[in-house]
Amino acid sequence: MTDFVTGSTHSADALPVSAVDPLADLPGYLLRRAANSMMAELGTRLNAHELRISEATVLLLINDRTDLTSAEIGKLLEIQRANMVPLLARLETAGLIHRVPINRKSQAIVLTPHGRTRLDEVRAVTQKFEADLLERIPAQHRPHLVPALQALLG
Amino acid sequence: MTDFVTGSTHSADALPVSAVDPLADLPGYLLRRAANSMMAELGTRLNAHELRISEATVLLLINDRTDLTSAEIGKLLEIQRANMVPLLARLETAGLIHRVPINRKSQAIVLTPHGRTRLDEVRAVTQKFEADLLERIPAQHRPHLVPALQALLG
DNA sequence: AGAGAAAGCTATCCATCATAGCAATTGGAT
DNA sequence: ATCCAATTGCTATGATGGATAGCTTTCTCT
Repeated sequence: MTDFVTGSTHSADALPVSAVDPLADLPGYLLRRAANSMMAELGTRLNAHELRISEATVLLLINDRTDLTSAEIGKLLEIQRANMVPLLARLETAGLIHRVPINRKSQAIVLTPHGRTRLDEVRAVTQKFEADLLERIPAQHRPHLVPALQALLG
Repeated sequence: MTDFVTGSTHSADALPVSAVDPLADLPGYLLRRAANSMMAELGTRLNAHELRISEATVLLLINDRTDLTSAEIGKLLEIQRANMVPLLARLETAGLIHRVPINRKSQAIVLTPHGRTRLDEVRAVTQKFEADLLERIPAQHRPHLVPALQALLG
């Protein structure tokens, strides 16, 4: 598994990764490339709905909940508190979320009716995306991807 | 509720993903999270050798080759031509690569002796990293990860 | 009541990635 | 042999994501 024999010096036109790139066997490298590629694709699809991936993710996370604060969302999605600010500001400006005071310190982030409608769009996009993604993986490997990735996050 | 209220920004213990996060079943989402997590780890390890991931990747790609141009490396690693400039500049300043004219337009990027030495370090780091990564994946899923990721890049 | 933690925010900074444009050179087709 | 399109390497510039430090207000715990 640690033998990358390349030797092939093709005129680099298109990029049949595994064919030319001696790094194409390294799981870490593959992980990055695959994630980049997939996220670019998802980003493009969500762009058609004027949403960034992070924004769509927040909508999906909130869903029906009316108890999530900015800090909690950040913890769940691994987004710094400071970086939640512009993110939520955009969603609020777009009228997708609003803030409901919990006490004088905290506020719950809740979907507006419009936000809920848009969430349905997001759901359609992401479900299609996930389905397309899985479809690209040969059937015998498919059921192993999610558990493997989950193990990496533990 | 909320048991993990650690003040730490992003420590190890963070989140039992699948427990709380309703997104934890989505392959695309997992892919991004896993890649981010892994790349952060690799970045830290390479940092100890004063290299970025992209720089280390370039070293690994060049290896023995003496025919690769900046544009070709960029194509293989999916890095824009424009972004290769500062990357190679750093490697050159660090004395790890040098440029060998091919003609009046193109130049081959070649490792210096020092660059080759550093590449050995990089290889040690990445092999350890890849091994650690694979080890975290349960044995029955392990052999499926690389083929699955490769399929995503096709 | 007081101390410490947490929430929300501002202000920066850094790294990655993308785009446009430019001058020089190359290579292919006529 | 010449001309034109493509390529190379580069500059300059944004957009984005992510990280840190610090501040004020408020909550919570003892």
